[in-house]
Amino acid sequence: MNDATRKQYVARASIIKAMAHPTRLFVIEALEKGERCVNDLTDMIGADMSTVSKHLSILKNAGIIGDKKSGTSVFYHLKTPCILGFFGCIEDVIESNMRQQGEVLKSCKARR
Amino acid sequence: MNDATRKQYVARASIIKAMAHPTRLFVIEALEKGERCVNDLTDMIGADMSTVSKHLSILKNAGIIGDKKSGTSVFYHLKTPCILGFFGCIEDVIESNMRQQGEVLKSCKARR
DNA sequence: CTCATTATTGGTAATTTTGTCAAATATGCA
DNA sequence: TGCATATTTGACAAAATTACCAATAATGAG
Repeated sequence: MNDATRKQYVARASIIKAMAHPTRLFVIEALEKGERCVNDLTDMIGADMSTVSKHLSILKNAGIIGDKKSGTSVFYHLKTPCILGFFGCIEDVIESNMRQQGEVLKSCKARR
Repeated sequence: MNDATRKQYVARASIIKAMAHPTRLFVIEALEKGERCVNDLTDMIGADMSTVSKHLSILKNAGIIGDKKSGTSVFYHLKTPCILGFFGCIEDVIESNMRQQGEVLKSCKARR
């Protein structure tokens, strides 16, 4: 793998890494319905506000969400909704994994 | 966020986390064209074989790839090609980020 | 101005991830 | 059987991630 190619994979990975956390996935889905301020998201998530704020800054830094200040609040919104199309595939993977686990379980039972 | 919901986000995140590494993204794309053994992938990537093997086991564990033994070799293949559809969106994010950086740069120049 | 509200940042400890080396395993061949 | 090849695993150090608390901005209301 040459250097330019590797750089491109690093760039891609950094964006995917920004999504790779339960809280941040939740935020992405929550913003699908419209913009939200940090306070609202914090209530929904049920964690320390500083924690949520840091998650938001990771998503913002990756270019997945954007923000807009209004009064003392900061409203975040989804910048690239195509991200959402990905969730369907993730669900497929989860489903396939569960199906496979089910088969393993069945063959264990059959062996008795 | 209730417990069941949180669990689902954890499950999703664990799969995305498995993708969140340059080497593992490379593997996913490499397997798009067909199955590959560890040796081949190691050559393509240019890292220690033990490192590549561990990356493969992470992807396999997440249910993204599967393996098949043949002689002394182990061939890996993509289990869920829908993953690939995601890369387009990632590229969009990268492009949008670069465009934005370009604008910032331009406005800096204009200010002089 | 002072206070309450909203949000971000710095410090820190616990946990996780990553890469490499060495050792262990498995397979096919002479 | 003994050996070479292919792969995985364990140990371990370095680096990154994460969550919380406390401290620091920034804004609007009284």
